[in-house]
Amino acid sequence: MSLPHAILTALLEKPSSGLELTRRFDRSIGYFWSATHQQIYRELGKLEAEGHIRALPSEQPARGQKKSYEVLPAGRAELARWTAASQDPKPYRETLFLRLRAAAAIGTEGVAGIETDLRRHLELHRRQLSEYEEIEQRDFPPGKDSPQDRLQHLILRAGIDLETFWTRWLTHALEEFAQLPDQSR
Amino acid sequence: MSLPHAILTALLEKPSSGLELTRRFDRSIGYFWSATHQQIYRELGKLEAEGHIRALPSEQPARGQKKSYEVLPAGRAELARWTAASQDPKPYRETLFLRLRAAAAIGTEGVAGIETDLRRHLELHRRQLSEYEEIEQRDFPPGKDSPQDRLQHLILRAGIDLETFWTRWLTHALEEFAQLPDQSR
DNA sequence: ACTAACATGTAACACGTTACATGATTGT
DNA sequence: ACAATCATGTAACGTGTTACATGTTAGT
Repeated sequence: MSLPHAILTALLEKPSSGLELTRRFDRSIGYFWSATHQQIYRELGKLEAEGHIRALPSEQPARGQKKSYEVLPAGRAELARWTAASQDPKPYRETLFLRLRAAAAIGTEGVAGIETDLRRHLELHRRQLSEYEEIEQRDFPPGKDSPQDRLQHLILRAGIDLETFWTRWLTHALEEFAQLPDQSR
Repeated sequence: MSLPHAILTALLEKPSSGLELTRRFDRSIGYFWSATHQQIYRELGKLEAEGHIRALPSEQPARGQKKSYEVLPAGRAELARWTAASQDPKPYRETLFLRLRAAAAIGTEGVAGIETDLRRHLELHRRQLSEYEEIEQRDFPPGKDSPQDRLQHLILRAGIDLETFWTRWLTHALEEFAQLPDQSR
């Protein structure tokens, strides 16, 4: 039950239409919570029905017409409740590790195919890492340290550290692959 | 579409019944791909219908009777195909980061509630980290380095590095919280 | 008039979660 | 006989994914 709260957070930061939300979920919010426009429209309907948000009155509601939403007090209260509630970490699911284990179980033929994709993932994570580092330089110069800035920076640091982990681990994995006997590749 | 391949991998390593699989998904495989017994039984039914696995003939099929499965050649081929296929990283979803951003958007009241849960998560990740480190000492002494061992060790290293990231980042986050002005807590 | 981009949606399906149901085996 | 545990399943629901449908606005 996190998507509605992600949307409430986004709308609290700035009232938006469905498509504007979709764009924001492709950028900043999407770095740690992704969502497609189909999910967003479905959830906007639910949140409005529950009285957590409302459409800004100015615009007429019709297909193809932009419709912006804002958070109501009930929505803000629900978000505060959810944020403070104790939650267990979600069970972890990572396809790459699974594929490595499958490769080990299959043996020779299994190991051969996966190396190319490891290189591709390494490249993707390197790009994500430099994107985060650019954001850090641009948006968090030394001295910007209101409580809001500190929290946002904390989240960005997590992204940077995670991408650093991936680039290091994938590099290490490829080195290990290079050392495997030839009949396993 | 990863759960069927996780089950194929587990059965390839060792033919098992549904409950045995459930137990294994609570331990080693579950460290990077979790699944409940309901998911496993549903998927075993599908895999059998597709001809990827079969029940070991010895035992009679009845409710409450143990039923073990083994991988058929078609299943092994499908697993090899899937392992070698190029796959994009899954969109990332991390509740903790979302909650921090929500706290920042809400302001004072939002920040107050989350600190306790950060401490709890830090404790959980510390425990997971020492569990992984024990496994490394027990199962991967120096000198054990067949291709299979190397791949398994690689996966374990990823787990150790990820838990190390979490303990470091959560510790840093709590230090930042301690520096926030009092009215934000 | 046509096309592309914008904007909002529907439908069908796959996957994951939670609660519950049922029979078999073992210990007391 | 009873309870606990083992073992396999069903049902309902929520969330995420993919494909498609429909109207609007702006440019040529």
